[in-house]
Amino acid sequence: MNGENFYKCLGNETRLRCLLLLLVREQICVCDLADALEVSQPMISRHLAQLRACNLVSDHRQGQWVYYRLNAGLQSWQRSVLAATRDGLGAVAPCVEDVLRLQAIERQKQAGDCC
Amino acid sequence: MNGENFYKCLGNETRLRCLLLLLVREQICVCDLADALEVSQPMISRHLAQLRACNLVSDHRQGQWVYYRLNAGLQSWQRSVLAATRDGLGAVAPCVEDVLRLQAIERQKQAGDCC
DNA sequence: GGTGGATATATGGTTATGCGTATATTGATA
DNA sequence: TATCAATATACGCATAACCATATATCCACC
Repeated sequence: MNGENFYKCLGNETRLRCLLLLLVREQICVCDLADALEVSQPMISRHLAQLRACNLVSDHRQGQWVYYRLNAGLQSWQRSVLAATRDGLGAVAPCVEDVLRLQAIERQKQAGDCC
Repeated sequence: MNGENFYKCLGNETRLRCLLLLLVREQICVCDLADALEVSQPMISRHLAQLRACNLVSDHRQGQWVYYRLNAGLQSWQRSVLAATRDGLGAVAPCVEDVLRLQAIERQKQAGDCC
């Protein structure tokens, strides 16, 4: 993985927000990502495919859901870049809203489970 | 400056190599950058213009040469990203070659001065 | 095996990016 | 002011990126 492709991945708002969310949560399923970022299902899927092709994320199926997480094999300098980005952008829109929506989605799911 | 545009700038090999060279040298003039990266003058100029438009670099004229340097007002997280990139990529091609060519160019200039 | 929810991919059109070539601009100097 | 070296920009083209829509796949469950 060269730097150019790595940064091409980060150079799109949807993908960047996606990665920043994955810094906050161990793993997130596709539908939650789509809802949290407020983008369509095909759109998030396509961007996730690109992140996967560049080895930035890995996926695994669990029932009918596919969960994505940051690739465990990320190079350390790449992790540093993501961490620095979170430090710089994590506290501003739209990242804050993304996390809030994700939390709301998770709460909603938990509530659904017990009824 | 949002993250997306920042990373769009880094997502091009010429611009990325340019920035990494500017981490090594305080300032570099356009012709030295073009020679060190082995790209044409219009090409380096266009990419420098983009980096300038995104406030990643600043320029100042000195005689007939225009020198570029990293923008002193870069946000700290952006500097961290560049430093991490240098740590990760600085020791591999084409970055090593870029620095070697730059050093050769500088030597050549010095030699020219004294004759 | 059929159905439905979750996810992935294919298709087509629009916009953005990148590049080579030609040309313009700028400042130093004769 | 004519000229030259350094730099910037304009233009045309090829390709890549992005998106919306439609469709396919995959799996759980009946």
